[in-house]
Amino acid sequence: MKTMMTKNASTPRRPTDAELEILRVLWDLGEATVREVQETIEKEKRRAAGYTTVLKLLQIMTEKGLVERNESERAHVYRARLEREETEKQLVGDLLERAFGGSASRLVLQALASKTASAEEIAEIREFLDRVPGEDS
Amino acid sequence: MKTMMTKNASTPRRPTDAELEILRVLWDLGEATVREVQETIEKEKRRAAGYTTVLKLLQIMTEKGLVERNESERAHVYRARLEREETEKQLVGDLLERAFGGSASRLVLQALASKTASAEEIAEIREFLDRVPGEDS
DNA sequence: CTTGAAATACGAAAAACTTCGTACTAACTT
DNA sequence: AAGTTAGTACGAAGTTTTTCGTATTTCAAG
Repeated sequence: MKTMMTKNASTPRRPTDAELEILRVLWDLGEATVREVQETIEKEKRRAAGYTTVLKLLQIMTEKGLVERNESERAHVYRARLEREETEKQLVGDLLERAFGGSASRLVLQALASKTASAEEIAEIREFLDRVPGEDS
Repeated sequence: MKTMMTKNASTPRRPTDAELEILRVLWDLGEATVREVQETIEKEKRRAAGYTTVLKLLQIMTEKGLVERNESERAHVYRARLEREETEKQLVGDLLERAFGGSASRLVLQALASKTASAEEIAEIREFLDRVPGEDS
């Protein structure tokens, strides 16, 4: 019998757009039912999202291990299984490789250019830079 | 007769993974034939890419206007029509919205965390920060 | 001219992602 | 108990993206 490899086990593919949208909501709310997720997305209206569509996505995401659910109540309650930070780091790292050939500074510069950062944001970044190890020195 | 909207004209969807891979190569090489693109990708081996697959992608990308081609030689020569910088900015902006809720600083911090930036890179970023307008002040 | 190597063109299958309708189920309400 | 409402399950269709096979074309030797 051949060992069956679940999609899951091998490479943890990066979450798809729809999945990320849902993860964002879950990270914000902490935990939520399908309806809460769906209504939140509607409200923020960056994307249409029918109820059963969100439901189905959450079911798929459960299988993939992206979220976990508590079935003790009638309306299941979902919660992200991935840390927000972890996922963000993964996404940035991925983009870094795919588009920037690994040059973090180029990515950072584009990030700052793509949206005028507020003064506070810039201050935050400066602070962080001072704290950063910096490889060799 | 209904006005037919080409996919193209409306929203310039972000390039797909495969398209980005090809664009990267073209940005690096300046211009290249199908074979050159294909061999380069093979060599860097981040992805399998059969010859006709690359060819087809380049044909599609030509239709979409992502690349242009010079047919004066037997082996057509392709060149990216998008500026690297422009595309990078778009990709970062997109990620910023989709994953970071628009917070540039969070994205930058993750970028710096996801890969230890070199001292030079950090210096570069500092310099840039000093030069940045900074919204209100 | 014929042949062979190296291209392009293109249809279409395969895979990945998204959306939704319909069936079913559990829990209230009257 | 029957009806109504709010859920979940899940198949399947719709889309987009990726991959590849096969047909055709072009060019340069022989």
